[in-house]
Amino acid sequence: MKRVRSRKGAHGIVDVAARAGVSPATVSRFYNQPEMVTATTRQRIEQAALDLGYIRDRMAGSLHNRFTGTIGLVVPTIDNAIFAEFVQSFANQLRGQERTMLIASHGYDLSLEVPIIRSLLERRIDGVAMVGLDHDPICMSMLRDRDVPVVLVWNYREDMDIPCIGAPNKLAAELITSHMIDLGHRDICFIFPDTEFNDRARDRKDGALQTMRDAGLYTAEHRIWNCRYDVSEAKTLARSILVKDNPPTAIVCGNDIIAHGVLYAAQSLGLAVPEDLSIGGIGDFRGSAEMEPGLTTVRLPAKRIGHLAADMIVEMSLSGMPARPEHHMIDLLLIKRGSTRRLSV
Amino acid sequence: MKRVRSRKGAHGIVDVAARAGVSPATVSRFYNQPEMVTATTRQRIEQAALDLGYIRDRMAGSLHNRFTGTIGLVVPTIDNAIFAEFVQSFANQLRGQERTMLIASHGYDLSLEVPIIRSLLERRIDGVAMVGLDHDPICMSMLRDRDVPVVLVWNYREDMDIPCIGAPNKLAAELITSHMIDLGHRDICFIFPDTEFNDRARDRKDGALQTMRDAGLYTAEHRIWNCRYDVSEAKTLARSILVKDNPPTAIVCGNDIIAHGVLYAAQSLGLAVPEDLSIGGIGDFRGSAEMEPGLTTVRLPAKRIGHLAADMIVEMSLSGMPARPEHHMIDLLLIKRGSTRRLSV
DNA sequence: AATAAGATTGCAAACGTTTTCATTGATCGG
DNA sequence: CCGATCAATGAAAACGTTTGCAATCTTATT
Repeated sequence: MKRVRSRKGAHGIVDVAARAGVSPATVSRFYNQPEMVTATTRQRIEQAALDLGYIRDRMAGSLHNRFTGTIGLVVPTIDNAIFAEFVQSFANQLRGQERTMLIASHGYDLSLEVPIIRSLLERRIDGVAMVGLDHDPICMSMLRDRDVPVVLVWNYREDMDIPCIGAPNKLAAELITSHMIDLGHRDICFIFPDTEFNDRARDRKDGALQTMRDAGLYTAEHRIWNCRYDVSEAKTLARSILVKDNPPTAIVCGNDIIAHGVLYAAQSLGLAVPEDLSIGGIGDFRGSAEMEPGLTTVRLPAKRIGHLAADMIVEMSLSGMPARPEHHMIDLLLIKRGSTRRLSV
Repeated sequence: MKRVRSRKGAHGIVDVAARAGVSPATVSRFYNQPEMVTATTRQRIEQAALDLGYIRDRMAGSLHNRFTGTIGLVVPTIDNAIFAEFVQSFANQLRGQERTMLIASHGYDLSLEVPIIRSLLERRIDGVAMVGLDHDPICMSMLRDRDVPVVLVWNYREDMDIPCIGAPNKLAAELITSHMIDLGHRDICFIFPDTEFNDRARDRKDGALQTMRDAGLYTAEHRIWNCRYDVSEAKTLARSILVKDNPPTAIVCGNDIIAHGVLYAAQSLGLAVPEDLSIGGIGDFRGSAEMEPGLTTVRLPAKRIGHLAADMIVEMSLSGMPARPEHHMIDLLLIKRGSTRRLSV
């Protein structure tokens, strides 16, 4: 295979050094420890770099010092409101620290995580943030072997041996479920994403059903449904639930996307929300506040998670993986809006 | 600054070579041109790599052959439904070709494009896809100087000197606008994003207003509004428009996000859609089909754009920037749903 | 069986930085 | 004014891979 791409006008550090009349070492220092070089030489180098349109090769540099300035991010999906805010704030925060983000998604197919992590590792990431607590042990050992810092986001568990930043998803489900119970609802339907490869959904589902049991309420099998992160699928499913005899008086959804679908389903059937049906979500995504009626949901501060995660992973890339992981528990907030109301007797 | 990260158990190509009893060169070929090495050595190398948990360093390799296997993607925002499907399909398609995606967003602040491109260039991307046709000339010349292939996505213009893949946004606005006119609407309101740094929005706005003029219709100043990509802002704005005397009978929105906000605004005011107000969007985002009523909009096949763009940029990274750019015009489709209807006289 | 042609492999020189160590030049106290 | 100290710079050896070229080993041909 012939090499096609030429380097054309691309100059290297030695060209800059020559033009500035200094050694390459000094130019390197100019970029990495500017305070080590005199103001006057600094100026000369700056000018030379400008003249030549020099752009440093961080990858060549990483060869020596092991830092690429690139952070990996593994999310289940980017095609969906769920992680959008998080990804954006993570990326913004990284940009402020001269880092960029190598992002990959697996669409909830955890078997893809191994090749994904491998591919990130091949690119010599300085660290990686991953959504969720459960991951293939092979991934984790590949990362550990190479001393690549990891932070887990979105979910929270006290006793993790890896730093995690997120909210206890179980609690999120408890909040919305007990809100429904407080409003007098007894016949509550639950629609959650598949829990097999999704610890967030699992924790939420557990939390919801646990809350029901704790309140002495029985949840029938036919009141528990699976549904992907998809408005359309949720709408279809909810319609099928709502047209049956004895529909539930409330539906608790594993996330706002599903809740949106449920709301549309109710509207399409001519049901009034919240008069005929209360709907609760989890997440407080874009749009949940603005819909009519507004969606009652549990806010999971995605921006804050992204922000904190970026800071922490950068910090760890510099100082190494801490012996004792430092977690961040993010507060959850029940947001009451128009989609829920006291059950009229 | 002390070096903190160790390499620990990370082996290199020479370790693998030693263990397999071959030269490093052969191991390198094993990865890059497997057909050049005998089946038996291939096997030995594979085993050795496995035993050692070897992960190649693509960045070190790129130093020599100029390929990092990393493609840049610059989008205005990822925090929003607009580009979500596109980004996802772009990433998926890249993964299928052993590439990963370095993504960056500027939040419609085009002055950020220069540092962004610079930062991507520092990481030695093999190519870059950028949303929109208009870009800072400095960006473009940095890319050209380094022979980094570029494709422009989302918008389409015949006479670009850089390959572009997208749909003529002017046409998109024409489609939805003339649909409204066909339905008998005369008093149409337009809500578009700010057009200063956004060629897509500009083309759409131009197309919409042009269509009005072509139909011999006058569009008053107070029927044209600016609005960010934000459901909340759109809802607030639409409410203020709709509570005035003589509200328009139809609203054409620059994108579906705004249209969602408008629909919610109408619902919150007790207006019936489409009886009292017709609403049209552009984009056919997630959820537009499911809302009640479904949103009449123009489908812009985001997935297809992402798919094609990924293929094209990989292709160009191998064969170089073509002398004569090859464009892809993506077909637009007017999707009629419940949010529009014939104006009742 | 000898030789040519072709297929595999190895050697060693890049690739563009960073960093250690040594050197130079400057500053300062006595 | 001298040596000591310190700050700024330079020389050169890495970093982990790829690849042109040469050497070796097969296989096919006569």
